[in-house]
Amino acid sequence: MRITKALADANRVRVLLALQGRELCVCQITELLGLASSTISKHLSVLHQAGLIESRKSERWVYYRQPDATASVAVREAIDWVQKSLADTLQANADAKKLKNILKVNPTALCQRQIRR
Amino acid sequence: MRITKALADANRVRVLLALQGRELCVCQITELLGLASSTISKHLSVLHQAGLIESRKSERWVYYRQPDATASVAVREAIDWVQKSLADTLQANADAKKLKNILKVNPTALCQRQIRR
DNA sequence: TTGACATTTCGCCAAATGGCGAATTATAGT
DNA sequence: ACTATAATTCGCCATTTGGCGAAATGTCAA
Repeated sequence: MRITKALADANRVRVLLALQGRELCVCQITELLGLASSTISKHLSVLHQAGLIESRKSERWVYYRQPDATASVAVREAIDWVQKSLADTLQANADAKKLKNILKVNPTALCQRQIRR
Repeated sequence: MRITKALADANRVRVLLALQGRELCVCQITELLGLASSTISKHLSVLHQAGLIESRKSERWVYYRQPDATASVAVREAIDWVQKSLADTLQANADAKKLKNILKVNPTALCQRQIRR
């Protein structure tokens, strides 16, 4: 149930879709979703507690990624389902496009840009 | 997202698990979950709008069942995931046991039993 | 057509959820 | 050490959600 509850929010699903095939630091996810970083942090915590994402700390940043192959079957299948079923929606496509631009900027510059708003 | 939101409630998941391999009328589901029938009705409506269950009216009762093969891939896979991943939990096992007893009673007697409380 | 009854809809309340900004923590550079 | 800054935690508020009982709806039987 922790998994299904985690998947019940559109913004959390957006995160899972964005993490397909790459890891992202919190400031990149924040930029993508356009929410307060405290809100992002809460969402990431919910996803993490459900086992749907893993994190890695490096230098000043925390990177999130999909769980590795040791994750439970339930988790892996849930992620597969989300990425297969919800990948081709208006929101997901817009996010994919926006993410492309975010990835062009290096994270340092990106985080500082957020401060200035 | 309508699917994931529908799956985010434990009582609705209990319904999906109970509908594995059989159809049930509302009074049987009400008996199983032990909630007010208005509450059950609302839950069934959420599941129905997500495409996760179908209904059939017969005589005085409404029967709910899993969707047939014409349902979308997303729906079918979501149901498969739930039934595979959540079937072996404390709650699900207790429900399976309780459901056995409910199925022994014929629906008419069951509904009337509910009235008397 | 009237009455009985299964289900749904409506109106309400309490609890849970998602959002923000401020305060806190942890890390890096000077 | 001090400052800057990435991320999280905390406290708060608005909205949503799940629950109930009462009223409405739809069906069947007398």
